[in-house]
Amino acid sequence: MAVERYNPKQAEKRWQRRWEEERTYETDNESPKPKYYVLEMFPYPSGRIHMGHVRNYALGDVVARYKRARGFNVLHPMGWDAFGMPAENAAIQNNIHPRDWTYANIDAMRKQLKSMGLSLDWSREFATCDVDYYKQQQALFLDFLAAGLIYRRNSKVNWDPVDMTVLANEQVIDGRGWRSGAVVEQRELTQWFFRISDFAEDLDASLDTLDGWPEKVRTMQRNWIGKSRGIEIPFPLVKPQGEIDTVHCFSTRPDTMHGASFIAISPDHPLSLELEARNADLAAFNAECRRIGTSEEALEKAEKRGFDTGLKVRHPTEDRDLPVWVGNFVLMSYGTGAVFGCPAHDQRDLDFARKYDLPVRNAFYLVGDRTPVLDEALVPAKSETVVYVDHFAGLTEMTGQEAIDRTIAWFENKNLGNGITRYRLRDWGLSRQRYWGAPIPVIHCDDCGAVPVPAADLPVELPADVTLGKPGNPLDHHPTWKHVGCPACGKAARRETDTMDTFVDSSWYFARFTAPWHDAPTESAVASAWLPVDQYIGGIEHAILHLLYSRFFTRAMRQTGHLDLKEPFRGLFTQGMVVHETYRAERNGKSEWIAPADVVIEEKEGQRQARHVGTGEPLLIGSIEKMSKSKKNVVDPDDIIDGYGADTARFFMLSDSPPDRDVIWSEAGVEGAHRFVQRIWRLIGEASESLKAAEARAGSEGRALEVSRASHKTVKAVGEDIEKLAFNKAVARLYELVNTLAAPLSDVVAGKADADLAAACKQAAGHLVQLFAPMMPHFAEECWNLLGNDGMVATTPWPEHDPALVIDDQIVMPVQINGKKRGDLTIDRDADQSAVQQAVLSLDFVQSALGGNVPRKLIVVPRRIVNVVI
RNA sequence: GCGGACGUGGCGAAACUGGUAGACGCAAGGGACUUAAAAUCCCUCGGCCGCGAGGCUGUACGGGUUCGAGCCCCGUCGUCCGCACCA
Repeated sequence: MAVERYNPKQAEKRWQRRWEEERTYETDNESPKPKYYVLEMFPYPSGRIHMGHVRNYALGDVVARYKRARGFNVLHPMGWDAFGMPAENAAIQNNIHPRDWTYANIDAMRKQLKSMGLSLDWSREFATCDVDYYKQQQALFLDFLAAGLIYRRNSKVNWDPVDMTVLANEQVIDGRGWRSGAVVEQRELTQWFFRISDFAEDLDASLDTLDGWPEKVRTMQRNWIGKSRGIEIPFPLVKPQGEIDTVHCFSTRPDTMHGASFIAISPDHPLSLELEARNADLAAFNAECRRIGTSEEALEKAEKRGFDTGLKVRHPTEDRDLPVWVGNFVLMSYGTGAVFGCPAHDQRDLDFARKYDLPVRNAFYLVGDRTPVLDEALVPAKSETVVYVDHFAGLTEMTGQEAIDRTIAWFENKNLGNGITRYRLRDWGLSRQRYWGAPIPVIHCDDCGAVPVPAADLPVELPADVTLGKPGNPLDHHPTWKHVGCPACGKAARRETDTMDTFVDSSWYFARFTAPWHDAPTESAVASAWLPVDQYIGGIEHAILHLLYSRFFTRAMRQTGHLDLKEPFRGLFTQGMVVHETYRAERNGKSEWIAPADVVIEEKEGQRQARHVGTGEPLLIGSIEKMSKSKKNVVDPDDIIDGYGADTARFFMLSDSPPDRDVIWSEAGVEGAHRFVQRIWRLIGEASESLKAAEARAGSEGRALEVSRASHKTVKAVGEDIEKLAFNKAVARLYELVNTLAAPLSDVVAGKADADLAAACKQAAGHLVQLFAPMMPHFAEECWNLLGNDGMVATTPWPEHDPALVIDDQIVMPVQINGKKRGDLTIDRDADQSAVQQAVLSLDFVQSALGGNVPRKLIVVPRRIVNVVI
């Protein structure tokens, strides 16, 4: 009987409608089942989903569906990270309101996501630009402010001259704005800050508990927090000329004190500022340093420049003085803004010393090698044993680390300095001079200062009418919005016109999903029961900022009673990118990118050649790169879903490449996935009538038993693979099972199978459908129906494997002679050592290899391998 | 410079805890069916030698440990990622 080809278009629509009608994926907070929270990083509503989204949500949906089938109460929500600059840019370019642009994009993308058939609870959907969401965020702000977790101060800020906004340190990459790429300038502004640095120790220490995170991400966070143990040592000025009489230096290597030959302070160090007022040359030097600042070119040149102040400080342990220099390489933002220079054991200090002719003194030598430092600083690992020159803190022959510990203790003992732990992590500036963000709920009064908006007056809503495109802050330009009475004294006052960094929005959305209808940021008990997110899935690009901010927010929300836990994400998975070949045409002497949709690939004698589909011109096949508009190597998910169906697209995304690696999108690969779908459809379709008549049970002997063994083994293995997110392996096992089932199924169709084999095939076919259901949910429902089942696979419990069927009675053991495989031994699984040995020695090829002799050794690894050593 | 990950066929990749290297897929080649094409099915597919059975060799490179190494140890080379005037 011929079976028509599977038509995903109709089937997928039909099942999506049914799931929606039956609210199959809506989650009940009251369910007694154990909870499981799966979350993919929510998208920015740019207008269309791209293949990266398809991969992200396909991965998460497998987990969600699998856990649901395993009996968990699964929370799998979706929302929109909807504030941000692209909406303002679009507004300026297309003369459309940011709100309208954003919500239209959300509508379009929601429709696309729905066409993927994801098992999402859409009833919990929200966008961060919804008034209700940012109202709750403002409530959080007020609570954080009251708890002292937010403060306001003047600060030098990173100013992006293109986007005309302030950037957090984390948003400055190589001296440029993370979004605009413009060289960042320094400006002085009054800004709101989160006290994230107060949590530095806990954020660092707690990384050790996150064993469900990739080591790589933990390392990146650890580096970012930048904990370092050191000491702060005061160096008294020999002849103070102003108010400052001591320079405090931070050092992680106080054991090298004997090698100190100068002090270097930052141009912005208080002492430098004091001197600058009286010394025009220094003022000029400092101005030059500030001008170059942290821009990329300055970092590249990295030329050490210094200015001798003429001042001297007293060495704390020796009878000598050290000159005080201002150095362009000393950062005010790290440590104390002052360091002692030890040229012998620091390459940067050595370069500086050589340039300005300062002494180079070894504080230690390598064991048995007293060559003094010349052009290369001596910087052995802290674990290496070295010989110290000066024995001031009891330093002799010991490791660097030992010496550091001793020195710190010694300084503390003598009251000459304090051991101190420093972090690179700075407080998080959250003020942005933008319109499309959550307004900061504060009112500035000339008499009362910065007054929080009373909770009852929330939300502070964005005005609908706004003029964008003028430099500066749009809310500040607004004719009326900012003018309000002071909540404290009633006098005329002004609203804060800055809005919050959009990273704030994404720092707690995962908590909001647990009760998005609640008239408070969270329903604390509910949120604490759902959290942490059991499996969070997203791109590695968020390894530092978003995840660190969310970890901070969870702590801050705990402190303010909104949650009761520390770590928001128990399991984290960072997926790889979707990449694609690039194509180029030479036109009028210029090279132009060509979209994959316009390319035909031909293969001739192993050579791949590309042609333009319209003009026929030959094209260059370029490198494989992340899909991007500029290189035109994007494939539109809509086209794929339209052509092959969502299931095929999802299945391809899960096949072949491990999910944490980049996946190369290829037409051939998608077609392969599609062929597999059609093959299953044919096999099940042809056999469906016979299978319906059969009973579903495991076979007891012969081929039926083999079929059952194969299917039960696959059930076990696929479950384990999904638990480990090794979807590519799970897919391979499904292929294997289908390959195994093909012949028995066609025998069933041909009437050549007995009742036992038919029963085993029926059960195996059912297993197969259930196993791929999390990956290809619509197709699975169709097949499930075809097999004569009434309910939906989506609500059917995961199959249990029979332990007896995953173990073979007979096993095949490879037999090696001197470590090289020479044959196999088929033997009872439970055969004991001596039985195996006997069987091995009686094998023909073993006997002929032995030539009548006794083996020197006979190694039997139970159930694995035999090695005969001659 | 510091930190991390990785290196397996033509390609994407498997290989449990040191135990048959290359499962599974893609591409390719050959064949069947067909008036033809599509679709489908069958066979081959790391390299070298051999008619064949089979043998040798092979997981970036050089050593080592082991009955046995893709996996462990030492060294070298290469690729990718993160951080970086961090004291």
